Amino acid sequence: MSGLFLFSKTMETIKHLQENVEITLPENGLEEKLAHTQRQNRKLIIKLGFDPTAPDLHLGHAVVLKKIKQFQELEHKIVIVVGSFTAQIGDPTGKNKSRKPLNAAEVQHNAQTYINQLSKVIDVSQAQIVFNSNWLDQLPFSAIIQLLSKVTVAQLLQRNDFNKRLKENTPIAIHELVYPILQGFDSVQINCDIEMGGTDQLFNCAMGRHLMEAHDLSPQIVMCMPLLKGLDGKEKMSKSLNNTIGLTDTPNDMFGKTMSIPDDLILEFLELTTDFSSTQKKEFKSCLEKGENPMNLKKVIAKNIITQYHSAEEAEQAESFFKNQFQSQRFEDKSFVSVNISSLQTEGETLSLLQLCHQLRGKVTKSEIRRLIESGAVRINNIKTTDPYLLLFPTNHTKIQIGKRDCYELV
RNA sequence: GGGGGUGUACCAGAGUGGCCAAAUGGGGCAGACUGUAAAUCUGCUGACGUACGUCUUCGGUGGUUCGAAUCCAUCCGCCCCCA
Repeated sequence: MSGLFLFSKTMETIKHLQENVEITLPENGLEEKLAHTQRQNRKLIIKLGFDPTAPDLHLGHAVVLKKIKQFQELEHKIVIVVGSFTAQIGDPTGKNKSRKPLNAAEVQHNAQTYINQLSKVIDVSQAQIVFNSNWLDQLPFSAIIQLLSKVTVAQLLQRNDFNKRLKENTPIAIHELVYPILQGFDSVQINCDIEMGGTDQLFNCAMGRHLMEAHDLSPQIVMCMPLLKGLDGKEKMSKSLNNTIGLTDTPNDMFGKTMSIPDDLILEFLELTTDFSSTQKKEFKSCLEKGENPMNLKKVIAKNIITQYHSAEEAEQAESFFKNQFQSQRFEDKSFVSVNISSLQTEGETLSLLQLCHQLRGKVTKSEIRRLIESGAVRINNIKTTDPYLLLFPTNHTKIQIGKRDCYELV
């Protein structure tokens, strides 16, 4: 009786852990690993690797992290591998131009910011953090050759990315080919049970399996989470595509960005970025099918996201800010950033609209500002003004709106 | 080692002596319409200058020329073929 109960409990756990996972390699691997480690009376060791190159985490990363968190809640052990070695070589993925290699201090610094951000989702204090330069730096060339001998060119060319580039005659540097092998070698060093990543990591993770077997270790399970699409609804969320919601974005930004996703993306966001229960998710879905305005579900999602990374209170505030700033037609509802008149550089008493906007916006060229004004993006006290050279006497309570977002009030 | 090709703005891709700050498409920005959605329409998309204009830009450098993305020399990157 109790055996049956335990069994169904285990099945439930597995189902929960498999939720939203796009690829598991091998398919029933998780079940077997769990049974295996239970027999050994130990917890799973789960590897999560990252390169400390661009230290800004976004909701796309969080998809994997949230899954890691589920494992952590069951007290499995997380090992975070900082690719300190690989980062110093440079990131080989895609067509990124040769990134300048990072020095040790930069790697350290990036790793730290990364880890700080990880702690927004997972419990870093319960995770083990290791740097792969610890072992890769030590590797004598003979050992490297030996490692390389375990992988064939044909195996490497199976990777879509390489295959495609080969066909298209775009260059592939040798170190790029070696990269997956190094990543796989990390798994050998850690002897992990599972490696976790986005589906774009499938090949590299599979390489880990291969190399572990070649080193007489039990190969890791590979679990790949789907890649979250970015705000454009087309490409994957990625900092270089400038379509991300960052984990450290302000509540207002998170809200606005979420509202701007295309409707097609709502279900994906509901599934991958929120922490609603699956029952709640189903309810929301059926509301949508019944003809609920998608906008409302977006608001729910936005608030849920903000609650996760900030607080419920700030989520509410962000919503009312959004309503006033963007949904309300009334100029007075918008919130204006106060700008001290004395901080403005004037020519005598006056300055042109161009100069004023340039000073308010900052870090933008004057040509850009001129275009904005001429294209009708600027309002003074709610009056659209398209003459960049309109002379202004800056006076108290003058309100300037530039584009949809930026509103200023002179004080 | 030999032969051929190629390198243009965020990306793709025209341009092969002046009319080129460089066609076209994508992307991006702004406006109209909206739900900061989609679709659609319009404008903009090197910098500085209120026009006329000036300056920087077509892999790097140096030349020819009144004038060069365009011609020449040289160097660099990449690709292909042969060895």
